[in-house]
Amino acid sequence: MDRKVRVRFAPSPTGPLHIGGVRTALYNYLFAKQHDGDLILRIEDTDSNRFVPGAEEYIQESFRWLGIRFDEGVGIGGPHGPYRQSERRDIYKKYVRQLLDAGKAYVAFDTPTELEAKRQEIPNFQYDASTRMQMVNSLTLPPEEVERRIAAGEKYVVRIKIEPNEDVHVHDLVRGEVVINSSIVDDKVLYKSADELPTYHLANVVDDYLMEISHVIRGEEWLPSAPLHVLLYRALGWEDVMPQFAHLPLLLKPDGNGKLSKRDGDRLGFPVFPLEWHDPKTGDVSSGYRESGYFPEAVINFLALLGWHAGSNQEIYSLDELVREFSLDRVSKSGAKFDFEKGKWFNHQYLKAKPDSEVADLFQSVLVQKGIIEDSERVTHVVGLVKDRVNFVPELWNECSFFFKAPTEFDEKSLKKRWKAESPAQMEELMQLIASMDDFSGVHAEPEIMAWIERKGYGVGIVMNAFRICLVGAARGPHIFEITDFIGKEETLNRMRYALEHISM
RNA sequence: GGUGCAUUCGUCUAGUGGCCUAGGACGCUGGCCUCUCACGCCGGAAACCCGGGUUCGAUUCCCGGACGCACUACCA
Repeated sequence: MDRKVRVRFAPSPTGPLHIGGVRTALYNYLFAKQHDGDLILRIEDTDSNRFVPGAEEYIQESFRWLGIRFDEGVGIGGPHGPYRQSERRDIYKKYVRQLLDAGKAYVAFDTPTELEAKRQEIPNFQYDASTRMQMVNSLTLPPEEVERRIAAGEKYVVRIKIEPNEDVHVHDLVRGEVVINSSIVDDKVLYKSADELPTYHLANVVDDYLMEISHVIRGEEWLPSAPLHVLLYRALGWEDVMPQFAHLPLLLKPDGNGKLSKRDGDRLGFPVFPLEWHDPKTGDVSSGYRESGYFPEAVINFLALLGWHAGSNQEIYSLDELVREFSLDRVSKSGAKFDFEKGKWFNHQYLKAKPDSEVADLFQSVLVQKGIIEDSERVTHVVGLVKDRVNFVPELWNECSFFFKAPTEFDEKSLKKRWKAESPAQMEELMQLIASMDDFSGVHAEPEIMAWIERKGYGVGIVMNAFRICLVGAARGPHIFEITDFIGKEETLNRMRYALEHISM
């Protein structure tokens, strides 16, 4: 069947967008773009009890940050709206009516308490062909009684009537053929009169049909209900335009097993959300990738490879490359544990690849916080010297603070290892030499100082390390003449003087 | 409990019956580079869940088991 590829990402606004959801959206995006198709953003808010204010805005901002663009949906518009399920009540009612009239569904009056009691009483109770004739519904009640109860305003639900003992085939693009016997699927609730809203299953099928969705790409947690959805398409007479299914493997916790959850992030100290989230009810703050210093490209790259692999040895992919290379049949079938360390490595790769000036612009805000004012050319130069050593922009400060700020303390370990008995005298001598120099630029100072060391017969390592400790405060950092060149003669002498006064042997 | 899905180094994975002495990456680790610390480069340790089949030959195919996960709501 040749039809336009149309896929959707359909989150429920019950909180911040989970990183697993981001991956699902990403795969949908890649698949859509690869086939010149459309990606639709639909908000599944059919559970009025679980609505969380701000969640919808959060979702949209997350995708904006990540660079995943939708073609249609909430916040964008399009010809198949509204895209918020709570605004589609009347549409669903029509199909509930159709199902009822065709005898594919029925009205049930059993209250939640009664059902709970039933489940207590019967070990593996399931509302299905084997039990429905013992329940309170339009199959067991006379029609007038059903009418009377509805007219009286009694709360009811509409359940699908599943015909037992039939093998339902779900063709899954990542798993192949999955067969489930209809006897184990229960008469799921499709609609509740209490809020006049359908449940997920009905809303989902109706919307996918009406929005002309060609492929349903979603998490593996939906696999068990896929047969129900197939049966629903059949009951509504839409089987010929039923979308193809692809159930994605789950993202698992880094330690132990189980689905990755918000708590894992808090517990293990890494973000599980794209953006920082402030819970409006509890006031809790959960960290986000953006605020932790991640580049959106790195997050995308990292996520893409968690459950998908092109088969080559390539690991760094731009979004465009992913669009070209992605394919559902190379999605793995088993869950992937979330490896935060690898995520850092991806960010490192992107940071290294970025132009120094771009990283410097980002780093400027950190400098401002530290009270440092420097022009961008000088900052760019320093960034170029140290950016290979960190994973995140904010970490840059630890690697280059001494370019901007003189050390006030001296690292003990470095002192113990690199500050020798002769160091104070050598530094005094070096100060005199430096003071006498007219041209202190790196290119000039370096050969002159090296020549002096040789002339005196001093150890290069001994002099240079002591010099480094004076300037940096520790035995680390880039080439020493890059530092002297940057801070200049006066500052170099000041730091040496300070060091000689404060380092006690 | 029931149903379904899965199972290669610690982790992400390559592998579709002989090319596997099982490849790559993260992490860990040894060395080189070097005034230091990093980066980088070169090396190392590290895996086919178990038992039956099928086959001349199974990591790869089939069956069983084990372990894991998901689902089992008037939630999505």
